[in-house]
Amino acid sequence: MPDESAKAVHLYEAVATRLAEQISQGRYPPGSMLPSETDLMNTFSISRPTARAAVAELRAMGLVESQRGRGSLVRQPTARTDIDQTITRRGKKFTAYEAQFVQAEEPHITRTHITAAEAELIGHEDEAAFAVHRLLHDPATGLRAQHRTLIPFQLAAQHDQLQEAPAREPSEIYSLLAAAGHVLTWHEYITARRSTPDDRSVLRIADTAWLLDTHRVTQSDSAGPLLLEALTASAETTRLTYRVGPRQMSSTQR
Amino acid sequence: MPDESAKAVHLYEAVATRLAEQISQGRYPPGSMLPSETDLMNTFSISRPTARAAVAELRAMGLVESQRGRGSLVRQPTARTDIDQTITRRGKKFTAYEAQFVQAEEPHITRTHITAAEAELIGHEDEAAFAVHRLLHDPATGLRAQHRTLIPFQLAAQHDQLQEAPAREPSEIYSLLAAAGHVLTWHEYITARRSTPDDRSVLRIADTAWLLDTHRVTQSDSAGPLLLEALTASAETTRLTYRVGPRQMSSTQR
DNA sequence: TATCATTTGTTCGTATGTATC
DNA sequence: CGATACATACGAACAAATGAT
Repeated sequence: MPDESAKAVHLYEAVATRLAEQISQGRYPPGSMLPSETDLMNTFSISRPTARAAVAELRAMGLVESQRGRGSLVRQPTARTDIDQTITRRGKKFTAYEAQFVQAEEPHITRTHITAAEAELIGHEDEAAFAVHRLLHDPATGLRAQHRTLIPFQLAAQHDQLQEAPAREPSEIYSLLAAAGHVLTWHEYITARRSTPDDRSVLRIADTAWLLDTHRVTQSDSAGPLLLEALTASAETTRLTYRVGPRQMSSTQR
Repeated sequence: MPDESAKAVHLYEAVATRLAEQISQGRYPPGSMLPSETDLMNTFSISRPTARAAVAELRAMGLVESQRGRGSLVRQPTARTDIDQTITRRGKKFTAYEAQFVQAEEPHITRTHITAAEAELIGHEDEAAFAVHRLLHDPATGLRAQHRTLIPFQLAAQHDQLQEAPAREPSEIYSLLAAAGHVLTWHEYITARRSTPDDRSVLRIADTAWLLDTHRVTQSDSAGPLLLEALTASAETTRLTYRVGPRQMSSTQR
């Protein structure tokens, strides 16, 4: 059995790259089953642990997913879903990304305190706030995303409508704040991180999955940071899109 | 030995979560060594493969990194470096993110054809283009990033300075295009993906690392998409930041 | 419904290779 | 050179989930 392609130093790597090639060449098309570990033992003349290590490598590469009692399934190449993060204003009405999602459940409101990491973003320290949790769902693609709005009590106290019903969509809060005379801009912070077990159960994603985290701070020209939003979605299936123009700065500004 | 904390169904998971707790509680501080696999075998009364599986779990969680012949090192919590993606304009001069980096090497120019994925972003199909590769380095934090500018021949042909010297910084190209009468806006596309071996050698990151990918399309109000940039950096150590305002739309626009 | 073969998951034991100190 | 420690590899057994008989 010529091994011209698999020039790895380790046996399990050689087997893994060989299988990866065969997958990309269409021998094992997406949706089909990889040979069982017993089959791999025979065809490659390797032991069971080595066959397992090779399949584990394919899992880490995101090429297959294994199911106990069934076998290892060759995955479809992941299609990405766009989340349009552009904030649009038409007259006094704002539009944000929630438009493309349906809410899988009613928003869940809790009273919390701002964490140190959140305080670094929003400026305020050790402050009480409303936290509005939303589970967003795109029925067309199956994408799930978690959204959290953090409304400091101090801000809610200045706006009767927020105080009475904090579980409003962000775009509605923007409109409300603009109507109260604030000139709004936003700061966006984008990171990726390993998922936690909590994330995985809520978003229904695999064990090794990574997440894209977006934090959005609503800023008022006159009053500074007002509001914090956090949006979390699977990194493998999401693409964030922005449409931006240049920020104008006068020559006298530093 | 009471196991009140480790309530996992599998032995190696129980050991892994127990060790993870001890790490977070400071018993194994960052920079110190985890007990050897032989030690773990004795203290937890487990076999070698189980000890290995537990340590592998800690690696997957990003808590330790193993070095052959030495042991498993407890990692420092990763500090993130901000990449400010805001595009600023002052008079006729533009500023982009390159400001915070030094170029580790001279830009590398090649002639290529636009791929299908790139064509989807920039609109043009099967077109020849300059590709300018840059390796960016932030000496303060050690962050490395890969930057690629794709300049279609068609665009370069219309601007003598681009034709003669395509390896200009993006902000310089923006200024050049603005001076030629284009009104510029940008579309940003942000994704995360598993790293390839190539990425890992260029960016000097670990095997399991993920990457943040940013694609930026420079748009002219009159001429459509002009330019494509791609920026790639380690997902674990990077935070992208944007400062954005609302996009104004007239009520008559759809 | 119940049983059985198949397949992956977990765990044990053991041996050898290789990098570090 | 030798001791230590992780990496790889083999063999074996049982558990648990799946799907078909």
